[in-house]
Amino acid sequence: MLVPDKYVTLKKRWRMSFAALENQTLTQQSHSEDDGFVAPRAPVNTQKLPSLCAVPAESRLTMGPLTTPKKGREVGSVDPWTPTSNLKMLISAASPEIRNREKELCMDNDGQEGLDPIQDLENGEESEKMISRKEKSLGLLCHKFLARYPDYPNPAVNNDICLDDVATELNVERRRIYDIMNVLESLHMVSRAAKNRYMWHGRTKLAQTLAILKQVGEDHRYGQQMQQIRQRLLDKEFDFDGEDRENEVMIDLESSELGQKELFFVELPGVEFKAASVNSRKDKSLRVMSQKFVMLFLVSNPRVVSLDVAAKILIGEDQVTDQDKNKFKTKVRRLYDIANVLRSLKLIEKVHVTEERGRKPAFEWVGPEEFPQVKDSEAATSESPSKKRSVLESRASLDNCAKNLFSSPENKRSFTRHPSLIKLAKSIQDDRRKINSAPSSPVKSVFSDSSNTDFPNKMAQLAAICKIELDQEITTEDPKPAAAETDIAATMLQPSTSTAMEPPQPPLLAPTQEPGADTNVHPAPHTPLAAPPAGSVTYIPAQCSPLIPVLLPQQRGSGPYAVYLHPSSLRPNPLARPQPTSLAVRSMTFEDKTGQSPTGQSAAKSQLVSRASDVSPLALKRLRSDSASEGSPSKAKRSDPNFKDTSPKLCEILQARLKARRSGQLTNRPSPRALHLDPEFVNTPGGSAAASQPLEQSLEVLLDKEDKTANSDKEGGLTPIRAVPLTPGQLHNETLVPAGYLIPISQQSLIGYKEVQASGGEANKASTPTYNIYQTPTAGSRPVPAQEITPTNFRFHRPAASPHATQQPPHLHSPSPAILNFTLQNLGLISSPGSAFVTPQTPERSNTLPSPLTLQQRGMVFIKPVSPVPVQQTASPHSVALISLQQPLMTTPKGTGLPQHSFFHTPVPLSPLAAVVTTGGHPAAKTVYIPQRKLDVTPEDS
DNA sequence: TTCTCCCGCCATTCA
DNA sequence: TGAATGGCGGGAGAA
Repeated sequence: MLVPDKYVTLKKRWRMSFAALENQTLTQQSHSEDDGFVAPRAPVNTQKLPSLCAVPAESRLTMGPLTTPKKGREVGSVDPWTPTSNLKMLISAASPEIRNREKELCMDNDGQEGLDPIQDLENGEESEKMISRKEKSLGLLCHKFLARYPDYPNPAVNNDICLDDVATELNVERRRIYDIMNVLESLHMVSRAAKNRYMWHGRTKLAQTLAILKQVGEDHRYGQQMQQIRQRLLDKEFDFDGEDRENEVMIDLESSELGQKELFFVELPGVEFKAASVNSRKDKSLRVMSQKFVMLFLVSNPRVVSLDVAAKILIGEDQVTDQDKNKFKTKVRRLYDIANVLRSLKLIEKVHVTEERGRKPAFEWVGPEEFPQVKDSEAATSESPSKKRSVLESRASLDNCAKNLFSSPENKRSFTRHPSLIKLAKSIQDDRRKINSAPSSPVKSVFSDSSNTDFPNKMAQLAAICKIELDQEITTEDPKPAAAETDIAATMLQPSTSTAMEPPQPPLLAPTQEPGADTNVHPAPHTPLAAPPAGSVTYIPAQCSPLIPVLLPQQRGSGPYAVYLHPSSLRPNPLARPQPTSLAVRSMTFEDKTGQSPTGQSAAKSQLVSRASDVSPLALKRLRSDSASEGSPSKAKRSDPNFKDTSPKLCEILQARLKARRSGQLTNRPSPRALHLDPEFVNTPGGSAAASQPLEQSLEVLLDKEDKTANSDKEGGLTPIRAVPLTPGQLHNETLVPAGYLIPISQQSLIGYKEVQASGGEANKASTPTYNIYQTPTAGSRPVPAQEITPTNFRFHRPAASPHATQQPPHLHSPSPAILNFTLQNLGLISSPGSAFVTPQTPERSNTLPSPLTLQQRGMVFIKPVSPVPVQQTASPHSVALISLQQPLMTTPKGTGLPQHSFFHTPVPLSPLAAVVTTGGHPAAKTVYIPQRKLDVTPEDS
């Protein structure tokens, strides 16, 4: 048999050889078929035919030029000969759009050729060639596809889409249609009705979907992740080999973590996949990727996302190995596919981010900046089943369970969670818990069969508690009881992770997004998002560690959505290192290194071994010392119940920072924040996960503040993480926790924490909360979008931050903290409930965040101020300030003084990175690495 | 050379 | 078992 490749090549050759014939026939057919189009073309074709026939001669004549120039029309001359080109011609003839394009292209390319039939022929040929590829592009296909359906279809009308018909009409392979459908599906513009059939929803659900995606993205702290990745990339660029390796490792860890978390698909009630196959199908990857990709835009302030960053985030698991590289390439390919469709939807535009190292392909969000408040809708979910509800599905058992639980009945239509379902889910969870009591099961999810084992009692207790509290809250608070219930159910379902979400507090939502930070987030939109989720509950993947499953209260607006963690995402093994996000890791490592308080490192190492423990020990130490020493806000925060809520990671981080600060090693850790991703945490997560993040952020912020105060110089900010010399080992160890993410805390770690905390009273509290942290951050307590995190945001916020902080804290707290505390207390994890979350988060941020000016001075460079930002910002005065600042910043790469860091992170939200990177005034030491990156975003022309 | 991304093989899942 | 899906990566066009 022929080898595939060979086979293909043979096919091509064959095509080529018979191209002429085909062309002729095709052209004829096309004429007959497409009169309208054909008519115009007909002549051309006819002419072409001759030309084609003649081609040989011509080709011979022109061959040289034709071949060489291939690209342009010239090529067309060449192509004509090829069968494929002819086919293309025909196809193009079939579609007016294509023709137009071709014509345009021809016209543009060569006025010459555009002239007459002959020219047309040439043009056509050229265009064909030119077009050939372009015409076949997914973007164009999607364009054509979209042209077939109204943006807002009449529900009453039959909006079925037959793939076969579409494929036939568009003259494309079904395979291509699948690609398009998958992306559209991810946006809920279509839903699979049955085999070969989809339902067209158009943009009717787009806003909701985007709102939910944004929320989910925030919850998942994609903003932070992006920042981290950017930083890493930067670091790598600058770092020496050894460092690079370390970074890579870091990245890997992070990515893995991210990936784990990432795996999920957000469904809307009405859009759920009906086809079991689809649901069950492991793939969905394209859909999931698409959603994630969109999330990245929605979460980042400068709504620009570079492919590499997106790819890395999407490749959670990847590691730097060669395989990873391959994966990366593959992901990039997919991203192009997705991007093409999104471009056709006019949601994004291609741009280039100019960095020191050159241009990087990126995409800028040009879609709606503001979204309907999902919250309402969510509430509606309770109200109307149809309302959105996002369900995260994990491929693993979780998915199945989820599906079964939620989707099975009506899923497709609406997942509205019925109490019955919730109960069912609860009961199931309980059963599983019992069954799973075995420790083996990794966190995964309640759903996941075995995974739950770790959680057993605690989980159950937590779940129960959460439920109760949630129920109460819901009953009292939420207008959207259903959502709450669903959330609860979800939480229940997921033993480990789920934490009860309190109904989003409207105020929270609005505030959630930090003014500045949220540049991305539009207050209005955000609010909806943030707030909406009254009941939304996010399941945190227990994966991390068997730790504690936490229910994340997601306030974010969009209605409650269930997130199904993929088993994969979840750490199968508790043993496996926690999936600390890279952020956490770095921060940890940095601290260690930098601040590395002596103890820290060693301890960290040891801790490393024990995932959770890793962080915890350090944290504990720090906490101890800190708690004792610091009465500083950080402590207070810690003491804060909220703080408790914050995940142990946060505590750890905070502690580490505190230690670092204290140690004065600020220098060491150039900027803990940077390391910690503080900005990110603060910013990004806040936005999305607001609640959880906020806590962490706040804590971090406090620490940062302290650090700043202490180190005012270095930190100044945000020395880039790089600055801090990290030892690989440390990093790994610290992988601890990604800041906002769910950090599965190993019980051990917890214990350690507890102990530590015990020593350091407050600290302990904080530590225990670690899990809680998750919740808070993501969900929402603070809606603050990741963007917020962005340096810019911080900056901006800071000034205003305090206010926000005030606002936010409540938000954050409001939702889950109490529950968390309660649960924690019950569990014994938390010493006292009293400690409040660090309301200060915002304040912290404010503190931490350098003033915008400072940032500018630092030379932060922002990518183009994206329109969105302004809008978002509009919401809060802060935001406004941010805007103004940002843009300037963006324009100026500035850095005034600092080496800039341009965080080309472009994609990333403004500046969190920048902030970090910007060493502020302290470019000094560590910052050195940071090359200034220009964030120039050049609109792509395409 | 790198960026894009089309193409279609082939594994998986469904009916 | 065949059809439906869609992951995946080679490789070619475009820049």
